[in-house]
Amino acid sequence: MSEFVPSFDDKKIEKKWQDIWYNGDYFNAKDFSDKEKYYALVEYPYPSGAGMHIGHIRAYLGLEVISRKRRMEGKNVLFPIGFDAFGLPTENYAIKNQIHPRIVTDKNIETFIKQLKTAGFSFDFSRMVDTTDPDYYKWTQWIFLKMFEKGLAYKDIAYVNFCPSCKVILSNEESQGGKCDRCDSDVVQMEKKVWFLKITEYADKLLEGLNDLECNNRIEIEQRKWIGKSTGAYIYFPVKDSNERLKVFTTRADTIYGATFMVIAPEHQLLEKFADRIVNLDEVKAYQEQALRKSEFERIELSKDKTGVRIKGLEAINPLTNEAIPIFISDYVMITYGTGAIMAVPAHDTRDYEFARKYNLEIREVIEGGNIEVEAYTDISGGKLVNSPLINGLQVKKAIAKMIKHLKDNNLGQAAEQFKMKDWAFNRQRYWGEPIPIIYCDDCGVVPVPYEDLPVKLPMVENFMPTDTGESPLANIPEYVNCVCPKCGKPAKRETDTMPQWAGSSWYFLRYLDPFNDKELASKDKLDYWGRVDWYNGGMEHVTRHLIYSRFWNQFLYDIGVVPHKEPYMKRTAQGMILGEDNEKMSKSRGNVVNPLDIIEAYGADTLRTYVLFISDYEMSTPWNENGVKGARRFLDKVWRLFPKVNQSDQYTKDLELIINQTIQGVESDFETLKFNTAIAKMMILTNEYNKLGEISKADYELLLKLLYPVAPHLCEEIWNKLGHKDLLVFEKYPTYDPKKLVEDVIPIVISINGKVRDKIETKRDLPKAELEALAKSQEKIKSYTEGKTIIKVIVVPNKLVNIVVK
RNA sequence: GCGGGUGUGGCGAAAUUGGCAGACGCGCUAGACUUAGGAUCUAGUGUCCUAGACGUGCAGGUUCAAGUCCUGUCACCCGCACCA
Repeated sequence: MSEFVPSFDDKKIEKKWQDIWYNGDYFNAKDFSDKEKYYALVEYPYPSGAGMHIGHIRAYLGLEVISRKRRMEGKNVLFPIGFDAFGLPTENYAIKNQIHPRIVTDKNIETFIKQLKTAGFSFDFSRMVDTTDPDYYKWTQWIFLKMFEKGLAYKDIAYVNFCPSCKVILSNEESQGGKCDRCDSDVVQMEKKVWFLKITEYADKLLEGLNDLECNNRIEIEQRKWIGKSTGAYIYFPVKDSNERLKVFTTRADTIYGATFMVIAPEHQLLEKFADRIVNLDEVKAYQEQALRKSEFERIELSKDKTGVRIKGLEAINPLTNEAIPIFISDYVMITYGTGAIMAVPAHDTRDYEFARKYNLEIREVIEGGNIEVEAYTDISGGKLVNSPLINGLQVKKAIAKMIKHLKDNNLGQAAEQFKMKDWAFNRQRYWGEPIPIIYCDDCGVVPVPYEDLPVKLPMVENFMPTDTGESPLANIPEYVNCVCPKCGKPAKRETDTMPQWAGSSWYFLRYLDPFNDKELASKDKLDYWGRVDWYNGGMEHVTRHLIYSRFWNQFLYDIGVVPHKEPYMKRTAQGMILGEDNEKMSKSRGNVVNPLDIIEAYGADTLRTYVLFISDYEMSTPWNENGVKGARRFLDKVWRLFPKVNQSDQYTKDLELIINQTIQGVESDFETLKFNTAIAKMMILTNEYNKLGEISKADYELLLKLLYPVAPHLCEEIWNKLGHKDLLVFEKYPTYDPKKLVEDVIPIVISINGKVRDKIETKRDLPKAELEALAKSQEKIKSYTEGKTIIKVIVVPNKLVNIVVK
């Protein structure tokens, strides 16, 4: 024991155990093992050149702890990792530095793997996937072709968000706020024929599937809102003096008698159809052009002041009253939602109200209870219908139902649903993405690449600069573009667009089950064995797009019989963000970025892990604090220093039995609910208790090591080994507590007077109420408070407190 | 504007069913021990000079008892945003 040093050598210990772990197959999942399977999934990283940041560490540590614990619990754990490696940053870096993205990607992945191992993550590195590997994206293309085959992938004209700087078409999500997600320049609108995936066809299924996904409130609500289902009705308003009917969507069919005008979106086809009847066509056209020039973002931003033009010469007929009502064109109605036309009910809709006030239109009350002189009355809970012959006196909900039935019976409308979610624009004009496996033939049209010809590989070329026209760089490569039509054998051209980054990540969790299969995306047996992901953790920012996209792909694959489960994930959680010490989001420009490798260099990986888990509630965001790191290291050193105190007993020290069992129980429930901060606090308390004693038993010490192992595995393995064990802690049995040993014989009771704590006593547990009350009253301290006063009431909570109310 | 979340010491944060507010850690203060360290150990540390009182964003309420429940309100963060 003379060599014992009071602080452990993190570098030496961590290197030693990482070598042992990663050269063995300790963390490798075993297909078809008899053990119960457990699939823990974390969102795989984009291997950026900057390497791992502190956010990765926190994101992976949650299920890292769970995975290490599950192995000890005897589960066959699959805890895989891979790389979502297609994407713009790599391509841009490659262009800037004149290195091929393939080389950049390989280098970044290599760095990442090294860094992940430096932190001691127990990933199964034998199953890594790389979305840019042709053996992987072959199956991404295969799924696309299946969707094409089923009519779920189609080409259509769309107004797309175009970033003139990145020269790339962006999704709505990537151009939020009218700015390019990546370079922050202004996005412009551009008309283009692009690929779509018909995710809207799965909208209802994706909503239903949420009932089969365990997650917290915010995760569920964000998905629900993103899908954005609303139920209502289509109503057909005849266009006066024509056979045409103007179709509108409304959730408030009950207010139809209050519809005093119609509004159509600037892009609405009605304008073209009736151009010759429009008296003020020039004025309308001018408005239309002005509106089209604005991006969708600008239209929203300028929304405070509503604008519009009345279409003169054109009127609609209210199908219930037969009265003629004016039609307006205005950009507060979106062509992308509903039918691009609305019936305006200013009395009961704030936007219509605003518009009516500005253009001095009639505001007709049809629901009583509000004050329409002042504002629109939109409350649907109270008021009854008025001025509505068919539904007068009814409550809103009943009125809606009755009205929809009436409309349907008279062929004036029908029940309908609308979703905010739009079809998924599925292409990019970039080099570094999965080629879309489609061929254009002059004779045969749009022809899918035959399955046996997959993968359509990205050509290894030197020039992958973007074109000025928004075309993909692949368009510049004749050897790629020119091909023969698989149907007729005549010369044809390839699609040059590539898939968006979300493609590869929409099914990667399936590939982990069978990463080297060249016959199928994964074998049926393995898909059956591993089943659904038991627990999926990732960032809150991916809860809408990625989570929904991947659920969509899985549901599709289920529908075509490829995967055995509708919903891919059983449970989804999301970690909070680690902010800079200044409480701001970490960013290079703010200069508040913490590099996890610096922390590992200075304090060791175990310390980093312990601190990151201890910093706060796992699901909340928290500022970084370097001083806290020292505390974590101090704790681990304390654990290390217990070593010389250990005797050879294989029984828990009698006096420690209670706290040991409490700690096992507490850590168990804390780990399972992601409360790592309190779990570590409990282990600190236990360590402090050990420290108070002159000696502790081997059993006491080993217990602590097993509990702490998922958090600080290197240190625990090292001590475990020093204690003489040949086997690793990896598969050592996880401790369980003895419920009988949790019962305290003597418990503290609080005695309060009028709710204020005045005394504390210790009694045997489960003392009868009357006895406890008498005991409390007999305390000298308490007597001094009750003397000369009247006791009005005594509340006794067994095993907890006695409260005496006096006057 | 709508939806969700969070407000507790000097700091990060704890607190089953309402039942000792501030566990645990950082920082700080004093002392011990030194072969002076990234030390370690001991004691203390919500506020008010003290007794005693006051303390969980703010204002009310319910209760023997409120960080926790109810009503109102403010601030910050995240998401959505003219969604008919």
